[in-house]
This record gives sequence, C-alpha cells and structure tokens, in this order.
Amino acid sequence: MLDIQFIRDNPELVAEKSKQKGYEVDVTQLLGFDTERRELLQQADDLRRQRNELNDASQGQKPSEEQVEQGRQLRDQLGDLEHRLEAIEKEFDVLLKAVPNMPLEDVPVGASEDENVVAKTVGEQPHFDFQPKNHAEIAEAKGWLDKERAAKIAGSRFAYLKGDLVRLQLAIMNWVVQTLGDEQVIQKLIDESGLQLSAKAFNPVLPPAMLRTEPYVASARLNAEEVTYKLEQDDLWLNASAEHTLCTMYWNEILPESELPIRYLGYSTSFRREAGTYGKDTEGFLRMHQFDKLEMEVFSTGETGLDEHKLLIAIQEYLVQQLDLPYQLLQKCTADIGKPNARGVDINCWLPGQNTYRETHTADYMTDYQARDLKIRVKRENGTELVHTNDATAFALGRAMIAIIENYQTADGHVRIPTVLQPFMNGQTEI
RNA sequence: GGAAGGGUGUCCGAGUGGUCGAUGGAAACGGUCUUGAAAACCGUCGUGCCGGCAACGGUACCGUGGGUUCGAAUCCCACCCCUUCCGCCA
Repeated sequence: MLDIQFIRDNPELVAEKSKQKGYEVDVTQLLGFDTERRELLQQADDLRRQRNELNDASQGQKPSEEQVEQGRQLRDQLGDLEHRLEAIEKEFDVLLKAVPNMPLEDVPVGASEDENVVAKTVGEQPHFDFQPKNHAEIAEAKGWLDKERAAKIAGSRFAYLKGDLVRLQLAIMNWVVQTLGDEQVIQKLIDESGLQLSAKAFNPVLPPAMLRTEPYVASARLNAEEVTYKLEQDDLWLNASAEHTLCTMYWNEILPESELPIRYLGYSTSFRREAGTYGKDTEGFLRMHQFDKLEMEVFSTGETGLDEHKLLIAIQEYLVQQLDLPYQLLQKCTADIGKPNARGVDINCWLPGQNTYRETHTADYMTDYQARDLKIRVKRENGTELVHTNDATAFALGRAMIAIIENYQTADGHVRIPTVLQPFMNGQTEI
C-alpha cells in the first residue's frame, strides 16, 4: 500500500496519478476516514491511559471497590469506542489498499497497453528464403509438443513438451544460472549502464510453488479472478510466478543492511488460470496454464531501488542479445504497469512465425509499496526503513523457446542452437 | 492421519493474573583500558500507530482471532504454524 502520510500531503497528486493508472480512488473520502480514525484513536488511547494509571495505582494490591467501579466504567467506554473505531478502520483499510503505487516521473501516461512506448528496437529481423513457420508447426512436426493428449489428461492450455525441446529448456536454465552467478557479468552490465551498485551475484533459488492467502494478499500480487489457482482444501494458492514466493520470502522481517542487496534467481513452474482469454493464442504453447520461468527478485535500500531496476533491465537485454533475438524494449505506460508498480518495462521478442513482437519479459519496480504491506524492513543507522523491491523475468522458458524456434528455424524444419547455448547442449548446433 | 512438546524482542532464552515492553545472555554500536587487537569493564540497543517543528509524551504489540477480568505474555475457547515420535509416502 501507499504511505498514508504521502496521501495526506499530496491528495490531488494521488488522485490524479491513480486515475492515470486506471484506478478511481476517492481520496477525499479516504482522508475523511483517516481524520475520523485518528480522532477516535486519540480518544481510545486516552481511555487506555486512564486505565493504565488506575492499574498502576493499585500497586499489586487488591483495588478498592471504588477503583473497580471506575475500571468498569472505563472498560465500557473503551469497548464502545473500539467498536466504532473498528468500523471506521475497516472502511479506511479498503480505501487505502485501493490506492495504487505512484508511477515515477518518466512513466508515459496512457490509458491502455496500446500506449506503451517503444523505447528501442534492437537486432535484425532474420531473413528467410522460405515461408517461416510458427513454433507450433515445427514443434509438432518434431514430436516436441503434444497438446491433444495433454488436453485429454488436464484440459486445454496444457502440453507435454518432449525431447530436444526439454534439453533446450534445461540448457537455457543452466546457462542463465551460470551467467547471473558471475559477478564479472554483473559488474560489466553495471558499468555499461552507469549504475552505482554492488556486483553481487544472483543466488539461485527453488522456492515453494504454493503460498498461503495471507502473504499472497500482502504481496499485492494475488489476482484471484483471472490468474490464480486456489487449492480450496488447504488455504494454498499455486503461484503464478516464482516472484510471488520470492517477494514474500522476508515477510515480517527486519534485515540487516549488510545483507542488501539481496538478489535471487528463482526457478518455478508457474500456474495461471487465463480466465477470459478463451480463443486467444490457442496455437502452440505461447499461453499455457502451466509454464516454467526463471525470475529475478531484488531487495534493496530505497537509494538503490531504481538502479537495481535498471540493472535488471540491462540483464534482460543482455540475455536476449546473447541469444541474438531481435526485440523491442517497451516503456510501459501508466495503465499497464500494474497496481503495485512504480515503473515497468516489457521486452517483446520478434516472432517470425507470427510476424510480430510478443511479450517475453517484464521488469517491475515497486519502490516501497509492496514492502509496506509485507513489512519487510532494513535496519539502518538512523532507524528502520522499508526495503524497495524489484522483480523481473530472466526467461519465461516457454516463450524463450518459441522465440528461438521461430528465429532459428531452417528451411528443412530444424532449429539451430544459439551459440551461447551450445556448450549446454553437448555442443549440438542444431536440433 | 495418530501422539507429545512448543511459538516471547535481531538471535537464544526467562517469565503462569497487577509496579512486565517484558529478567538474563549473545550479536551490534559507542566508550574506558591497550603500542594495536583480544579480553575485561561502562553505556546504548525492538516495532508500529497517534500528537508535537523538535526534545518528547501517549498508546499498542509476547503465533492469530475471540472470551473472562477493574486489570492478561500469564486463565478459557477456536484456529494457524513449528519440532519430535509413530503411520503412510516421492
């Protein structure tokens, strides 16, 4: 959630920026509840003070009948007040949580994802002397993809991925874990981007794939209707990204400053209901209920949060460039960055089989918005502060493979292996 | 699934109705001593909220939620989680 003090100090700004993100927020009403809440809180604190004074006065002895009677009155008054306070706080909380994070200055204002701004286009789209196929055709011909049997077993938007495709996925994973574990690579990207950051490597993590309601809600990432699967019997949700179990990892913790930045590279199978997408992207495995993903997550101080965000983007670009995939970097507009995010970019890779750029990566900077609810703080010299959180896709493996298959396809239906991946494929140059 | 034990501050750990936000230890920080360090000694040392320019004052927080009481870390109820043993199992 957003800092209530900030909302008090900047009511018009909050209303305006919320609107830019597509959220109707009644700031006036919120602040009305805030005032009322504070008044009641004062009164309640005062009654509690009186109660405490009364208790102290008894000095461990049995209180007099008069004191007991006084206590009864205080108790009843306080009970009344607490009742009213509870009602107000409930309304207040709902409104406060409805306020989205404020977009940073350089986030373009836009009403839908159509107004995302192409910041740059990198790489040459490959030329083919033949009609390029889409990944589904190639994968099915190769026996890498079986959606019919998956549908029989699990329904639509599931697949059996097989054979060399699996080897390719494992190769990408190994390569990314190695690359992000290399401080020299991190340092190089920091230097090239002109950032002031530690070169600390990314620690690989296999997180749980499920999480409970309470931390999930606190992460501001639970999107139950459209996205997330619920296991009713167990108060557990299947994570829609490793990010969800990574950002919640330090829930309710105070971290020593010396540990920051904390950089994780999480691997998890991700589950999405994809409600409301019927008939969309039905071919191949672009949009699945289940896919594997490597996700970067960073906890940092406020000062370095934005630079960490930029580092994550630099890493994304580096990884995509290493695979020699043509891509566009999109600066997401206010309507598309998402409620808890202050800034976000997408990387869309070129897919020749579809003759278009499709989203393969996203990088989100939450400032302290997410940490406020998750209560993740850092102990510093002058007190504790909320950490800043960042997340970013390293590779959504399904979509990465789609990009490779389509860009690296040959006339006779094979797929060449990008040079950097060959060492992780036993030197194979083609599958 | 069955049984038992437990959840207290950054960590460990005491506390079973009132002067307890909480003994003690560790870590951390500042200082004394020392050529320097260690040790020893002295001091500081939780978080949120409300008010205040601030110093500070008030209040809440002992797994969570309810209850009993003038008063709850402490008693009662429900739930959650952790540990150990048994069972089952990759």
